[in-house]
Amino acid sequence: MSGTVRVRIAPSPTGPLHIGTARTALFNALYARRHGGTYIVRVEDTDTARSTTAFEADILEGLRWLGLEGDEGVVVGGERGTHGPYRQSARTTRYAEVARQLLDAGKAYHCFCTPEALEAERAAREAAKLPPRYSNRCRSIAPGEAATRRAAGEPAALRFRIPDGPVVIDDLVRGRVEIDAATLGGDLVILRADGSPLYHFTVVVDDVDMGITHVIRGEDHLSNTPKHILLFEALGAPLPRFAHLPLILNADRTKMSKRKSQTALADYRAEGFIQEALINFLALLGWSTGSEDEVLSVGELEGRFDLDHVQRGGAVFDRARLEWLNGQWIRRLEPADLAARLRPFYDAAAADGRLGRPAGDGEIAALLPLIRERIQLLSAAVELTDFLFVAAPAVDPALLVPKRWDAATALAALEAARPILERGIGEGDPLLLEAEDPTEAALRGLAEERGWKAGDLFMALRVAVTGRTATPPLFDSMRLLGRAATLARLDAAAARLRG
RNA sequence: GGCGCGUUCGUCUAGCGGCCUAGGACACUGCCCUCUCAAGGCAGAGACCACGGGUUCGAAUCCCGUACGCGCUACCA
Repeated sequence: MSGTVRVRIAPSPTGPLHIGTARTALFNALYARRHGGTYIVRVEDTDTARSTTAFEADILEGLRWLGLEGDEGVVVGGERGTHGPYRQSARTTRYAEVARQLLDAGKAYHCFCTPEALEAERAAREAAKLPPRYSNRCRSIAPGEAATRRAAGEPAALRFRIPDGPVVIDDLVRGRVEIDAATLGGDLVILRADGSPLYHFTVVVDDVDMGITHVIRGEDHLSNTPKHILLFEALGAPLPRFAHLPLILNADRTKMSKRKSQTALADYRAEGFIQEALINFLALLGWSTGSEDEVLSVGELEGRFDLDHVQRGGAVFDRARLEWLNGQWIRRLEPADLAARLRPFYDAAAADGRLGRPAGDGEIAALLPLIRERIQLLSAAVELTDFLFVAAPAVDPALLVPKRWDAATALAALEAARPILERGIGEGDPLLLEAEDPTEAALRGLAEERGWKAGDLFMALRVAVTGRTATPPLFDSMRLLGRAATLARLDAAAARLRG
């Protein structure tokens, strides 16, 4: 039996939670849960210029919303676990300590090259059509001399000595990948001249300290993995297993980017995508169960997840498919749950004026059955039912007259229907969904009597009452609206037809 | 430029030598249901499995090459 699985997701708070980060987090969490392991959230904020606490909060909050809060690591409001600190900005002394070990062991050295000198070197190589690569020229500076220059105050970065030879990655997704260390670009800077540590170094130190057993991340890191492997070896640490996931792609098949796609998780949430659908969708982006099942809960995903079925080619983010899944999951929610998730959308609409007044809890509960089957996004519920919460809907007179009719017919229809509705629609009637409806029957009788298509009559009434041609079922809508409002809208529409 | 990875319907994918004249899902089209819109049901169109060579009695599945695409190539992460 191998040791307990420990995996991690290491977001960098230089932007809001990215859909790709969420997917990587999910795969790590699924892997950990499947194997009874531990899933860790580590914040990689060594780039102090671009990292912000606001982004960190967005990321942690987003992960929590997805149900992907770490078992260990940084969580909303703090940290948990015994391998911390889990924020790289709090680990600088540790990095300095490990860097010192490398220096003392002769595996790292001070580099006095100035940024300008490095830039010139790079330009020269490019002009000569050679791949960019550091010359390793400071390797030859004797340790004593380096110490003297350092003591004199000359700034120096610390470079890790890249050994010669091939590096083999035994990837759980891609198999054996061999890369020659000579193509890695020369000795690697691990500490900037100001002493701050760089990414490739911190990841490895952290993965070692945190006992990471499996590194599951995007394919964009595959080319950098040899650097990490060499660092693990230099530190005398056991190698974790690596698994590189296919990239999530823009429609043009380039790596998904903010520029070409909607990448912020929070934006999807704000649109009314729900957590269950996002999880389901993301899990199936680059992985499959090997079966034909498509709608899967996180529990089912946990039970089935494995790295064997991870796809190797990149996967285009298909929003239409996400929307379909969202509709599937909305329909699977318990009514009370759906109502609670709808609440903020109605509140927001009331606040910004899209609705004339706030929606009551009872009202949302009542309209649930009308919209449940009709929305793919939570936000769409508001548009479908806004007629219930406005004083008077804006009615386009042209829509009031069904195609086969003229204005006079429409007016006659509204007038004839009025007494039937006045009798049939009460204030606060319960819905009649699926049941035998005497009001509907009466109106059908009226239509037959006058030689109208019932559908035309209903459409005229629909537009008069809601202002729209696509709405939830007409009679249930009118009952929810109530008798007074229904009749008032009928009268208003009739007045427009007369005028 | 160098190095690496990848390539099955528009998209997500099943497939791990014969069950494939390639299956499912989304999207699309039509029909049914129906007061509109949905949801649901049924049907259809859609992939010569990137291309070219091998290996094999037999290849989408194994090997080699080519093309194309993507990623990486910082004192960013």
